[in-house]
Amino acid sequence: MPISDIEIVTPPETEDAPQPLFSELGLSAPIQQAIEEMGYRHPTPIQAQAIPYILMGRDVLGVAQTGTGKTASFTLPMLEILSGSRARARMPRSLILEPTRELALQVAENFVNYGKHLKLTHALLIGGESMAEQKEALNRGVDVLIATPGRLIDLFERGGLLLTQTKLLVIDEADRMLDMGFIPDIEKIVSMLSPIRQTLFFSATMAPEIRRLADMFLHNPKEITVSRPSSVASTIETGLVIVEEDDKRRALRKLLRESDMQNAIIFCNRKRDVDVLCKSLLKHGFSAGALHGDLPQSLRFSTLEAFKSGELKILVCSDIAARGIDIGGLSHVFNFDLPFHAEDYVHRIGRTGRAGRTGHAYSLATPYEQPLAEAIEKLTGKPIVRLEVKGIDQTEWSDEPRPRGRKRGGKPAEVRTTPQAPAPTGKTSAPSRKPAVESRNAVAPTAVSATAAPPARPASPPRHAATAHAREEHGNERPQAGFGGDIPAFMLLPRRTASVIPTPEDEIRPD
DNA sequence: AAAAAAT
Repeated sequence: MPISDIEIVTPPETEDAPQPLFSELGLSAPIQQAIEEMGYRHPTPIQAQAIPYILMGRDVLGVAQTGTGKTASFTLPMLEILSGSRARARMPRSLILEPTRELALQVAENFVNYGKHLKLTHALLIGGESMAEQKEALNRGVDVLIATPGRLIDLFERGGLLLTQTKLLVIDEADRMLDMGFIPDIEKIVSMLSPIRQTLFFSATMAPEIRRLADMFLHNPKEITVSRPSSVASTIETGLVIVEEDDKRRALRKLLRESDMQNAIIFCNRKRDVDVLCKSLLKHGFSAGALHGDLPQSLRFSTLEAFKSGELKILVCSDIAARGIDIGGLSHVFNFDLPFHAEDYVHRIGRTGRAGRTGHAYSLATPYEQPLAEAIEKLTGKPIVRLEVKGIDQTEWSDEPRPRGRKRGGKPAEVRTTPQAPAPTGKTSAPSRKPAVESRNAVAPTAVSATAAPPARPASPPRHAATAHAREEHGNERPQAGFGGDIPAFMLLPRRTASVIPTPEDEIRPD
């Protein structure tokens, strides 16, 4: 039996305060029963704090990110509030706005799960899917409308729905909506609603611009903060490999093979690179699927499901999945590229190291990306441990500008032709099974070395009270997750003796 | 500089 089947029990909370129970939050029997059937007894902090205020009819400003139980903190009391009466045709009683289709689907799932003993209806209004079905659902009358802004406005302008009876509004992931330029849409949508309503507003951060929006949309809100805006969980082990662009895929494969990866998300900065990397991994025999916004909706959904169910071990994706999407139990997160924004690093690697388990977050960087790495270290206040992967040429940070010429994802400087004879139809690209050179020899612990980068400068003073509070509460002074006693498997492998011959697969380029 | 979202 694999070791991973041993259940790791999270150490009990050391605080003296008794854990609250769902039964104390004022939710009715059918909802409590559904919660129980889902296997939950204790609400998370944001649920325990927000639910009573939402049930009182108060506006709520929640500063929280994924993994905190944020979604249920509004779906549960909404079910309670809505369970009293029935919906009328084309007049949804509540509206939830989400920045991405995946998140909208996730919230809808939540409603199905917790509302299974209630007779409430919902409709999902997202792009990329048949509008006819969505219109039909609206005509039958819905209690909960879950939407991405574009499709909602489109349907509204076609006269498919009225929002005058919508008395409960949820704006989820407001900071992301801002990043994505959705705020004018949101303002437009809010102006279509009755000013007499209850509004719940959630954001992972509380930047001044978000605060301004909250002031605009909310009336005397109860503010609840449970996030850790820029901290890296102490259960995440991080590492950084500096390689040239052309060595990235090889370095990644080595990391994938030699770490004890169970399931992993690999983030790329560009959609095109998601496709290329995914194809390359498949050619090398990995179980991988791609997810980004240019793929058809049906594929996006089925890939995500296949990954959640464990059918796919690796999900290669753009930042579409960096925030919000709640996929539990990931052993590894890889950054094939360092993210452009340091905050995205925190969001990305926050997919691992959940529930007290050790997670692994390894990043690849080219020599010219020192500024990105420094921005991340400055934001998190922690150095990222440097990893060296043997058998792959590695360099130091370079002061030179990135060499001009071929830009990844761009057009090659010169037309490349495949030197191999054209493959006849049929399977010629079976994954090349390389001899397991590594496992032949005795273990040499220094094959891969880790060196801590010089400590980052102290983090700049927090910009606002919420950040300061969260830092104080959760602390930057937590012990650094290092490698003591828990050295990743790939670090213990001996130096590869055979010279590494690049495989043809390494040369694949987008057509 | 890139990703997301309406067709």
